[in-house]
Amino acid sequence: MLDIKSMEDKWKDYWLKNNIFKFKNNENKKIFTIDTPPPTVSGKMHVGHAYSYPQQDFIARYKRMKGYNIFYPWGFDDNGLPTERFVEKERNVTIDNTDLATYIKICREVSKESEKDLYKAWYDTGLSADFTDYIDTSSDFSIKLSQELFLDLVNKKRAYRSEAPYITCPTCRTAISQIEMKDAIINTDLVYINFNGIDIATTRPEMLGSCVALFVNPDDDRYKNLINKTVKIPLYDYEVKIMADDSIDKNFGTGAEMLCTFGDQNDLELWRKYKLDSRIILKNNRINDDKFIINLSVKDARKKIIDKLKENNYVIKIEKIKHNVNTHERCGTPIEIGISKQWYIKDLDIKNELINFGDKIEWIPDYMKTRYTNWVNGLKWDWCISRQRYFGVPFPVWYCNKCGSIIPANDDELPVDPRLDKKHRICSKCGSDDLLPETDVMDTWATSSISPTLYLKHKNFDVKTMDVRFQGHDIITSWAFTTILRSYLHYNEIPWEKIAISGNVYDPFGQKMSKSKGNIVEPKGIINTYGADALRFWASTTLPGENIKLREQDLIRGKKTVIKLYNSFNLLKILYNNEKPEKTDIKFAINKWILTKMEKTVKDVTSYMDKYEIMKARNTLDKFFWDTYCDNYLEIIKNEMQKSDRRKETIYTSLNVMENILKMYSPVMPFITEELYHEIYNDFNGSISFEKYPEYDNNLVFEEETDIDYIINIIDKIRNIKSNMKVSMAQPLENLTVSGNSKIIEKYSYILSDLMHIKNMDIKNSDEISVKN
RNA sequence: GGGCUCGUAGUCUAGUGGUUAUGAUACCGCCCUUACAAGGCGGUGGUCACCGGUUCAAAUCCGGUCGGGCCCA
Repeated sequence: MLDIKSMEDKWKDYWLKNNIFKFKNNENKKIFTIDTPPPTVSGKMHVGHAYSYPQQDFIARYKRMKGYNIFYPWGFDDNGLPTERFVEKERNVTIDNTDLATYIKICREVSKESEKDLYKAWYDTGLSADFTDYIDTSSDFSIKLSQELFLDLVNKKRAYRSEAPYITCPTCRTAISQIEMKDAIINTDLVYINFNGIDIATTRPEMLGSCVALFVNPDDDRYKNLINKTVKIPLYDYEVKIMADDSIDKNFGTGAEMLCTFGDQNDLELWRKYKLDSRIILKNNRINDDKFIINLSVKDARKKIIDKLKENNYVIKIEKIKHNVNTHERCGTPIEIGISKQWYIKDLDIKNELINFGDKIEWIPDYMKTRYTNWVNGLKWDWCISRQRYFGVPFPVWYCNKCGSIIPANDDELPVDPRLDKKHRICSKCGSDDLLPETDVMDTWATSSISPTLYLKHKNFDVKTMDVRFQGHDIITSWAFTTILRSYLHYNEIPWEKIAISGNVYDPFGQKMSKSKGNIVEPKGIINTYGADALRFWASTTLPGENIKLREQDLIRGKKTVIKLYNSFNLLKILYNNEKPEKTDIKFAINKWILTKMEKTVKDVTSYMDKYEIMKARNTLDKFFWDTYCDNYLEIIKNEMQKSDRRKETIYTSLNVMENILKMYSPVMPFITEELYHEIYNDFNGSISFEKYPEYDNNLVFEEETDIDYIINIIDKIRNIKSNMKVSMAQPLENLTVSGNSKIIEKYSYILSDLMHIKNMDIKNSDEISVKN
C-alpha cells in the first residue's frame, strides 16, 4: 500500500539534502532563466499560489529535462506598507511609539523570521526553485541595487521631483500611485446647493472653499445662457466663472458641478485642461479654509459646512446616493488629491515605445497583451514612486536648504539611508552644509519592477533579458508594466522573451475566495488529503491565463493517477518475477503497437509543452497511460509474458514505455515519478528531473499499429457482449463468431482468445465488425 | 461606460468549418478478473445561452441580445 504523505516527505528531504535544485552556473548547458514572483512575507500561502506557482514549475521541470540549466530563483517581497502593517500587528509597535532606526530594525527582524518558515509552504507543493539562495526586497543587496537604478533614472532625467497634484490615502497617510487605486461604490450624500442663481449638486461640499469654477455641459439648454458668466460662491463670497465641457453629465444632479482643487480626478483633469487657478484648503488630510473650517478632518468639515450652508438657506436638498469613488486598494479609504513634492518616473512621453516593447515580448496567452496595451494608452499620470512611509528603500538624496539643489549619494556609499546617515555632507553646488535628508521611501513596485535585474545580478549574469516571467493577470498593469518600463529606461531591452500569465482560483461555485465569504481553502489541507502531486495535477487542468475552480474531482483524479502509476509498476514487478530487462529487437506486434502509440504520445505531449499548454499535454498523456497502456497493453501482456519466445522482448518494452510515462508525468507529478524511477534503478542517486525527456523516434513507429487498433476494437465488442451477458471478463466463452477483416483477425486471434478466454472462435470475413455469441 | 474573456449532460470540462459532440465526476447495472473497488466493463443523461447572418455544411466564423468573471474609467 502506498503512503503518499511519507513518500512525498521522503523526496522533499532528498532533494533538499542533496542540493538537487541548487543553481550551478558551471554546467555546460544553455541557461534558461525564470523571473518568479516573490510572495509577500506578510501573507500566508493561499490556494491561488498553489495554482499558479506549480504552473511555472511545470515549465521549469520540463525545460530542465530538455537539457537546459534552469535558473529558477526564489525571492520574498518584504517591502513597504504590508510589512509595516504585519509588524504592527505581530509586535505591537508603531512609528509613533518607536524611533525610526528601531522600527526598521524590527521590520527587518520580523521579515527574516517570517521568511525562515514561509518558503516551506511553497516547497511542499514540489517547486523546483532554488530555495537555498533567495533574495529579499529589503536586504542591503536589494536596496543598493534599487538605489543605484534610481540614481540612474535621475541621471537620465527620468526620475524627477516636483510639486504637483498627487493621489493620497488619508488612512495610510502616504502618496499612492495610479496602480494602487481601486474603484468602490459607497453610500454618500449628494448635496444640492444654491449658488446664487445656479443650482449645483456635489458629494464634496466641504471642498466648497476650494471651488475655482463651475462646469456645465455645452449642450445643456438649461445653462447655455450662463456659460462664461460669473457667479458668487456661497458663504465664501468670491466669484468664479461658469464653464462648459463635454465630460459633464447632464443627468447627474442638476447638470451643473463645482470644480474644486481637488475634489476628485475629474476636477484635476479639467483643472489641467483649462489651466485653472488653485485654492488649496486640503493639506495633510485636514481641511483648513481660515474661515469656517479650522484644521478639521474631511468628515467633520463636511458636517460643519453643511450646517453652515443650511443656516444660510443655501441647501436645497440632500439625496442619498450610491457613488463610485477611487479608493486605496490596501485599506479601502477613498483617495484624496493634494499638492506636494513627490518623486516621479516620467513615462507619459514614451507610451509608443512601451507599447512596442510589449509587442516584442511573447504573451502567453497572447490576448493578455491587449490589457497591457490598453493600460499604457490610458496612462494619465507619471509614475509617482515616493511614499510617506518608513520601511522601504530610502531615496539616496539630500536637499540643500540654501540653494535648493538635489544632492545624490555617491554610488560607493550605497546602500544609504539619508534619514539615519550621520556623515557630514556639503552641497556640491554652493558648499553649504545645511542639508535636509529625503524622508520618503520608495513605492514597493519601484523595487519589484527590477526583479529581473535583482535575480540576474545576484548571480552575476551579464544578460538583461530573462527567458520567461510568470505572473497573475491581475498585476499586468502593475508588475508587468513597471518591469517593462524599467527595463526600457535602464537598458533599452525587453525584460523577458516571454511572459506567461495565470488566472485566478475560485471556489467550486465560481465565487472568488475571501475571508468574509468563508470559502477559503488552505493548500496545506489539500496536500494532507490528496498529496502535492494531486494538487499539481489539479493545477495542470487548465490552459494559460484561464481561471480555475477548486474542484475536488480533479484532486481525486490526481490522487487516482498517483495510485495507478504505483500499481501499474507493481504489476510489472510481479510479471517480471525478478528477471532483469535486457535490450532486444522488437518483433512482436503488441510491442510494436505500444511503442508506436508511445512515440505519437511523445510527439504530441512535447509540442503541447513547448506551447505551455500543460493541460493538453497531460490529457494526451492520461489517455495513453490509462486507456492504451493500462487497460489494453498491460492486460494483453499478462498472457504474452508467459510465452518464452516473446517474454524477454515484452519485459524490455513494457519497462521502456513505463519509464517514458514516468518521465513525461514528472513535471506535473514529481513525487510519485521520482519514487518509481528510483525503484527501477535502485542504485540511482540523482533525480528523474534531470533525466532526458523522451524524444520522438520515427524508428519506433510501426505499421502494425492499425492492425492492433482493429483488434482492440473487437476486444471492446467482446467486452460489451460479456457485460450484457452479465458475466465476468474471465468467464470462458465456448463459441464466438467474429466477423470482420478475416485476414487481420486470423493473424491476431491468439490475442483475442487469450485475453477474452474464448475456446472456439469462428472467423467470418465481412466489411463490418460484429461479434456474436 | 470602455477593454478583455467566458457561456457545451446534475456538476466540471475538451473541441476555432466536415461522420453519431470529448472526457471527468455524479448516477444506474454487471464483475472482488492472477496490479489497482480511490479499479474494470457497460449504460442513462446534451434544442452546444438566445436571436439573426455567412456557407453545400456552424458548438466552431460574423453581427446583435442576455448572463457571469477580470481589468480599467
